[in-house]
Amino acid sequence: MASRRFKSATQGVSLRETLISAGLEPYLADLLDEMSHRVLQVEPRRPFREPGAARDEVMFVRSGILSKFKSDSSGRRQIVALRFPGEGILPSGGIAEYGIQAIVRSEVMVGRAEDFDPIVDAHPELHRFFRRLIQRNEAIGYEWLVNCGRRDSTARVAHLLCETAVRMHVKDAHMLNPFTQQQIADITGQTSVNVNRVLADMERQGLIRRKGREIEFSDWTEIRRVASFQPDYLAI
Amino acid sequence: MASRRFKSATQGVSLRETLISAGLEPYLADLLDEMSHRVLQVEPRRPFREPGAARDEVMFVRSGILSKFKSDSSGRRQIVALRFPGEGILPSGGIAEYGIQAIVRSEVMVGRAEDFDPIVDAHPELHRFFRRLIQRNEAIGYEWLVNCGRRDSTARVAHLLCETAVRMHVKDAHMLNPFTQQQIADITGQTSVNVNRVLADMERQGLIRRKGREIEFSDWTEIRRVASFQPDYLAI
DNA sequence: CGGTTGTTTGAACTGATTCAATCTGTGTGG
DNA sequence: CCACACAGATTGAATCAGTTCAAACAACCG
Repeated sequence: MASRRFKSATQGVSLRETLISAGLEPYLADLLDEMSHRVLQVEPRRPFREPGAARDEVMFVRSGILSKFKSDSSGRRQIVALRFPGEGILPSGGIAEYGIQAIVRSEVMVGRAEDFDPIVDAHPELHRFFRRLIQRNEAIGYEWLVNCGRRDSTARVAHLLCETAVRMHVKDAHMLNPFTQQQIADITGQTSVNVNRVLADMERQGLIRRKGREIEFSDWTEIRRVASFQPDYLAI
Repeated sequence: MASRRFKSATQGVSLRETLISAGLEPYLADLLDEMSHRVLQVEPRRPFREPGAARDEVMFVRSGILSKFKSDSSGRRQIVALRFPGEGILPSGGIAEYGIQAIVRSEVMVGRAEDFDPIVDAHPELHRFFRRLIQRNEAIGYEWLVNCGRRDSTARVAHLLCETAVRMHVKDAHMLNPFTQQQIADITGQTSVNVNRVLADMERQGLIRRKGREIEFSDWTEIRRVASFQPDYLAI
């Protein structure tokens, strides 16, 4: 059931569990879990962290989805990365060029870099763990570049939907699409008008069925082909 | 003089020096420098590492430029990252989705992950150093996404030229452009035909002057404005 | 000299944008 | 329960940026 993923009221999910499910050894997850932090509720599409703000925080998504975004000079917004539950945003030293907003209402655990760094420094395993996470994000970024640079608008939207389904661990071809059409446009480098047309086309072609925000992948093999979606890059 | 950067015959540049100039403490650079490795001459636009090959190597660029690339299903190539002298490609465990090719004739130092990892593990400072490098690459990737997703073709090419000038430490507004128009197209997600027109336009507008591969930035302030190029993201 | 690689140009075409209007669903307060 | 506001989705028509295809030209190199 995809809807389970949107019970952002599931207060029960601890940082410990989300990290373990991301592949971290339990004893190391404990270390981070015991780090002092607070849990914030983040409302979608409201300012959360603006571009240019100091980025001396560690964040982990407990539920919901966070986005990193940048804007070009004329204010057109581009979403450059997403963070699903269990994923995080590490401190980068200095200021961050990107802003952060929630895609849907999200629960985010926020700690301070000065608490986080010493813990990681003391455990090479943690360093390796986070390096792997960062490299996965890097791989996703590369795939997004191929998306924006080389695929047509249908493939771009299809690819995003496929990637999202995998990252949300959708099992039964039914997904509650978390994005507005404007957000899909901001991720795939298009206009919301065109995204609307693309989605309508995809439905007409029998790739998906829509009921409100609910999306059913009617033909997973075919949509993967259209999107040229090879999920290996997510498996790192 | 930009041309100095293309004397790939400058055998004298050691890994040690390139790492120190990238900000690493000398004693740590020594550790990596002493690691067993070989130096390869890589010819431009020939297969070097294919997508899907095991990525159990560390590479550092001594001279020249390396590119990481992916291709979409119909074979259209997208360059997703560049590595200038002093920059490197770290082992990612498992196989890499991207291929590697040189942009120009390059000297690359190649070591084995199994030699590299223990050294880094033994020194948290090295971990932090490489984390910072990776985060810089991440920031560059984000900027490229904005480029491909939100800027028009002139701004995209202008932005790439600005970024390249900064990363090559060009000082006097003269740069030996290292890219073919096809490569610019592969980076900015266009066709070489259009890149050609864009470059001609930029020259007509007085943004640049060209003499063969030599490019002169006639109006650095204006080209930065056109490109909406804010170099902060490179300074991490 | 012939072969190869890269650059330049033209003409026709098309995918996506822009602008503007309308429609739909949801939540809020009277 | 209705009226209203608001955010998001949908549609149409005109326009344009960038692609495609094809051909010519230039530079380099053994």
